[in-house]
Amino acid sequence: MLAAVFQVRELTGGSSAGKPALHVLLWQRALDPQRGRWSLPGGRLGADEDLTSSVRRQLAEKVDLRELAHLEQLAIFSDPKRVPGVRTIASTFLGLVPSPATPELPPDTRWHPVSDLPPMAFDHGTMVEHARTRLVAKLSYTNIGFALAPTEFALSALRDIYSAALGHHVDATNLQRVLERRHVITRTGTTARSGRSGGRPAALYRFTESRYRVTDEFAALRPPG
Amino acid sequence: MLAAVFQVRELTGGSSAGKPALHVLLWQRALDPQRGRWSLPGGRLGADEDLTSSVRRQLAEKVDLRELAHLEQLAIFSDPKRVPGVRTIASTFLGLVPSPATPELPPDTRWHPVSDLPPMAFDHGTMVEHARTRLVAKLSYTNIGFALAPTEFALSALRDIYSAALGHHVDATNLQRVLERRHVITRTGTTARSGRSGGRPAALYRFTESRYRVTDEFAALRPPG
DNA sequence: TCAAAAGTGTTTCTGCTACACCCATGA
DNA sequence: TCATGGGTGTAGCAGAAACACTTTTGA
Repeated sequence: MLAAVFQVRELTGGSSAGKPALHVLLWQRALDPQRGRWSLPGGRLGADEDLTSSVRRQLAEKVDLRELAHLEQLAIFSDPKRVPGVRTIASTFLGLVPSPATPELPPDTRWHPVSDLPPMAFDHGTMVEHARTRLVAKLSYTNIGFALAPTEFALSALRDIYSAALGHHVDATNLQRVLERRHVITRTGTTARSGRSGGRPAALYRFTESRYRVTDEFAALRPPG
Repeated sequence: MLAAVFQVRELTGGSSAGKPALHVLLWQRALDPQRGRWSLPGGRLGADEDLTSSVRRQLAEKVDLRELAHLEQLAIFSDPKRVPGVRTIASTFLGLVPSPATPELPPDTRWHPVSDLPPMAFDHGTMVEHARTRLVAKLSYTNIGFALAPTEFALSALRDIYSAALGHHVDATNLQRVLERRHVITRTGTTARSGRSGGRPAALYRFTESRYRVTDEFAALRPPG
């Protein structure tokens, strides 16, 4: 069992000027085979648990991650030769961590931007791609954004999160109308302070429901052009 | 490993007057537990095969089915108590058989209309629902129809297939335009004979490609109303 | 010449994008 | 009063559904 855990966060490396980007949690292999390459976190299924409970347990124990707001099954990778040695089947998962939470991580694990992955172990690069594709699709037709966003947020902040996850520009104006029409987000009534450089204060929103739900089977958030 | 294999076929039971309906291939349990209930066909993974090859092999060996035009992974069912006795994890699949093919079946297996399932063993009823949901979704945004249709067909026949699989009325006129715009179907140039009761002969079409492909990420075949 | 089935033309609806314009705040 | 960022109004587009109308056949 392997999990691709995503979070939208500021790009690491000092200048926090840039927009936030989608990151994935990876763990660096200390031993051969493929020492030094980066892997998805995971582990083995216990005798008395189902798959999702097991993944939650692995992530809590091994990388001390407890803030998962969403977890779902992806594909099974079953090629007999996918890893050397004894035959291993990998069942993969998509996990999402809300934006402001910054869990403590062990020293050998790190958040990597999905647009710039390090050398990946085995078929884990493909797995990250699969997970990202699934996330992009579900942002369109479900309320899954709740699992990436803070509990309260300005629309521009939500726009940045969607934009990072989808990988293309998103118009805050239209995002608001799309999500309000489907009753996915609700105004809290309060407003944020305006920043140091002035500007109108932003109305705050929250997700109406923080349970995964298909909101519009046929909806689409299309890329510009 | 368990497979929900679908085919669009005439309703069994004499009067073939009715429209065709979506059927699923089931196998009746001869032994306890749950003797007499109906199961999805399947079996165990061999040491040197990946999951899809294994499912193909199982279906060929156990129910003599070789006409699968499409096969894909669905979810894993891993509840420790899903079946009594030793803990078993089920990996489920969606299989599709083209319409005119009518494979010979062993006596204990039978096609059942998905709208009227017999008493199902364990969690197999849920699995059929999952598979059907997946099929409905993919008919909208992929060319997966090729796996349910004959190689050549009139549009009204294709309409009946889509209608049976989607579970709602489909307009042949609009289906044509939707599928032609995406270059999913192509005119062969030939026409069918008109039926005994007259009527204009229908132009024949075929699927442009008989390999699974996402044709329009954001497409939708909506139910009427 | 009529019924049946196929195919075409056209209207309407809806969801979404794009973008111009107005509003509220800090310095 | 001006720059900055938030919010509203509105035009336009594209995919799809609905449906009236025309075409081609058998009896």
